[in-house]
Amino acid sequence: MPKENKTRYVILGLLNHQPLSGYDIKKRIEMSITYFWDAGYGQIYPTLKQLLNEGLVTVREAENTGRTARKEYTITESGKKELQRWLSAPTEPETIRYEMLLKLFFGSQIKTKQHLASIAKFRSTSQINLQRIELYEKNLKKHLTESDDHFFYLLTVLFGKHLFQAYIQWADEASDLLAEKIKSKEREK
Amino acid sequence: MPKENKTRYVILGLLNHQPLSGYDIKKRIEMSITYFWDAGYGQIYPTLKQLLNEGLVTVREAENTGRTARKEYTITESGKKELQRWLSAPTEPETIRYEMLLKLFFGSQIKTKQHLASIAKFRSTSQINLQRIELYEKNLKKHLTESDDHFFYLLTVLFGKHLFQAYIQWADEASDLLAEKIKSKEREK
DNA sequence: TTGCCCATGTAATTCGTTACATGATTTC
DNA sequence: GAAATCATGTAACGAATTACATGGGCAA
Repeated sequence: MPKENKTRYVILGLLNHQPLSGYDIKKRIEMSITYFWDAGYGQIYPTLKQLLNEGLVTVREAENTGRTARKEYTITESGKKELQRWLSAPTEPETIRYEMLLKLFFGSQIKTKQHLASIAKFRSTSQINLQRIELYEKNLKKHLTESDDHFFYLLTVLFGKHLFQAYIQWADEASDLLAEKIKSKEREK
Repeated sequence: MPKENKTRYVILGLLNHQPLSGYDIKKRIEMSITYFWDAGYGQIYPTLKQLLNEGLVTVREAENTGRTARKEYTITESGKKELQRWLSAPTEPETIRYEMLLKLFFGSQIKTKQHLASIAKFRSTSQINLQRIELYEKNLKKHLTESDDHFFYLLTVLFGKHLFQAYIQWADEASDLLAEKIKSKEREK
């Protein structure tokens, strides 16, 4: 996955809104964009360091609470420019990998009931995600007029909604086909 | 992306069907599973070497044509076992990354028309993918009774169909919302 | 006093991409 | 004679995960 580090833009994008610490950034990601992007500390802290070296952000020690030293990062002008550049650049078509589909593709090697179980699991996690997304949607629609940010957030939430709905529809269709298959095999006996 | 090399299972899965060369494997991937998995030569050849070292596959020189030395790989018994093990192991929920959504999320920074253009592009590639998928579906349904493999292939194709349909639906919805937004801004003037 | 949350980081490892390198054969 | 296809690989690099390491404050 070389080519262009995208996590840096997640960080720049978040900092563009307000100064944050590495820890905050992680929390923000978990809160709002985790279903289409994520990043661990092992990536956030080194990336912040790198952004610092490039002059795209600045740090200051902030000891709001009596806790451990807290470093707050602020985006610079050239950081804003870099963010802008990325936002305006064309996005390549995404290549997506689904391990589950891979297993299905080679699926004739294992028991049909195993597939049914794993599809059921897939459906149930999709359902949970969908419910969470729909909650986001409801809340966002209330605050839609407050700022443009909410509007764009809503667009990504709608994407998630369509995506998880599609997952669930597929899971139902695939389950039906597999169940039919089992039945027709039993009839053969 | 460490943890567990999944490309090895793609290779094992393909070899489980018939012996192939590295070049063949690439072609097979491009033909059938490219929309949910891909791999370049830079990964296929080293992985084959690794599988060989682990005794999961064997090679033989095959000079069917008068061309360059062609190496044909065959899966071994322990290779089959390893494939089986992976197939039966539970699949973790996939984390998927969409750069496009990231850009939308931070989207208030750039012109709305730019977003409209990139969504239109997204829609059009999705449309092309969907058409290709529907062609696969049609062909597969003709040969469905021939072997179990076709049935499982169909399940993955149906997934792709639902996925790309969802992409298109979202693109339409998002475009409408953006267009409305532009209009309401113009009214403000 | 146990455990959770706040808070920062490093090191090892490995997956995956890109570019490079080579060369024969077939097709137009 | 040029271009496409068949065919195999390596090297460099970078992104991302995982595990490890440390430590204070607060609440039950």
